[in-house]
Amino acid sequence: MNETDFLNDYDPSAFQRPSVAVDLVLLGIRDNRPAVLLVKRGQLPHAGRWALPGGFVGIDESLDAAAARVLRDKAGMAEAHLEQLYTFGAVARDRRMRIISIAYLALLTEQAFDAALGAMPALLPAAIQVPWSGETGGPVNVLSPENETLALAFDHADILAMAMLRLRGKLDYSDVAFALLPELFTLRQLQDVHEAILGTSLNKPAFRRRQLDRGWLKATGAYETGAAFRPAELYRFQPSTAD
Amino acid sequence: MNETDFLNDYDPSAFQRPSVAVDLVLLGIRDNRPAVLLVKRGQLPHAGRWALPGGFVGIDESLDAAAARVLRDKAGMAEAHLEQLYTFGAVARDRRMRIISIAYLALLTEQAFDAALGAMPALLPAAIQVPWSGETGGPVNVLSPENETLALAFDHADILAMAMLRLRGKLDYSDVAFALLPELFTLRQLQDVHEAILGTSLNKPAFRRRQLDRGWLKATGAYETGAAFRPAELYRFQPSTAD
DNA sequence: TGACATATATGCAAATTAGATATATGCGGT
DNA sequence: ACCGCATATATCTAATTTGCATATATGTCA
Repeated sequence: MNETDFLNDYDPSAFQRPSVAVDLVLLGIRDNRPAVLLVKRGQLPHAGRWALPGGFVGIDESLDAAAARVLRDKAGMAEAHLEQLYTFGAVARDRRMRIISIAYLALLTEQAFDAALGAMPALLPAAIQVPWSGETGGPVNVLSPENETLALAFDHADILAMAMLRLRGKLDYSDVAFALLPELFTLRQLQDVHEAILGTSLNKPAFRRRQLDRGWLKATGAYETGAAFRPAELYRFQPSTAD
Repeated sequence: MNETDFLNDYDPSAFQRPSVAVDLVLLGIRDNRPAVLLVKRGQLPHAGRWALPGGFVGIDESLDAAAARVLRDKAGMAEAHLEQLYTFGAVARDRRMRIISIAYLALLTEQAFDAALGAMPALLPAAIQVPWSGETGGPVNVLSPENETLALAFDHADILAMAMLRLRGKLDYSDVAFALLPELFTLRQLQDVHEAILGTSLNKPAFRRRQLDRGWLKATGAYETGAAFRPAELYRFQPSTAD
């Protein structure tokens, strides 16, 4: 078959088509650890296992729109930082039928994370433990609130592992950290988010300087309240130029 | 609908499914500039425009396997660095029907690039000109051998733009540059590849130090031949530990 | 044999980063 | 009112990295 006419000669309606779904990694920081929201599968396959919330992509719906819909319907959330992660398409990833899944990463503030839990009580907040350092990559562990290791359904452990890898990789050159923080935050909170994602502790003065020099932070002049010690100044994320 | 049973309650056969394809960005370096291999569309839509080679994903074929098959059939290539880039799923990206495309980035050595041209004469080698600096991102220009700007079919210009952005981003923390070089290469060749992708010139001693300190380069003791000046030592890429 | 073009090595200043230390500040207890 | 506490913020120095210039080495070709 000649390449030039490939798409035209090919009649896709004559072939079986796979189903296409989106799966969401709803990620937030709880108790200074990364955490993910899971749903429990009631039926086979993988009955009783925990899974990432997902849904099929409508024929007249873009991938981003499908992800936003799942975010709305499954987490009761109007808005969140949502970015495409990777597409998983192993033939046997779902035993029932061929399903290709476009994984999305949704970043939730602690407030949004808790709100989702309140709106959808079936969601389970699970802590993520990353056993590798730096950007080595590899499997991660998912822990229930009772600190038991959870086995995820399908290839969702792979999806979650890739989400953590991506998050670490993007952390210091992109604005993802701010998607995990409320509108006003202290430099300590920002550092806590970085440390939770990286799994390391960072040098405080160096971190402050780097962040302030970046030009993304705008001091508000307001200060946190309620602390039993000197209150820190509140900052706001302000994208540099045209973003 | 309860999330827990979503996948089970949902009968995908009752719904229209999109077609799923892979599109390949066959990328190499020619004359110290990034270049891509394109195919000409013969029929509507976008008749006469240049497109990325692609093909539909078989129902029993993984995404990676589909990409490898297209690489084989359309570029006559047994092997190349192949990595998933991004999935494009706008509803109207193909006017005939809903097609979701998983874009792959294939990195070719200059030798492999030329071999593909020889095996598949319909392929056009087009130079890529990146008008933005650093990792700003944005559209890129595609130039024919006669230096005319080419309009790509569908959203393939977006795919190519994302390929260049990804390549620049990965260049200095991953091993992608080596996928564009033959097995034995000089430090100057390595620097040329970096400069072609980044669109900037780099400081030579600093570049050498950084590359040698990384620990990925293994000196062979052999030297290039045929140059009218002092020959440079040939190096080999050697992944550090377990890769 | 010597000019040439490039590889390779070395040296130093500038910039960045890590780490330690000093000072500031609001709160709570006395 | 005052002092200790825990943390924020500022400052300083050493170590590391990077940029750039310069010196030396080496094969080809006239």
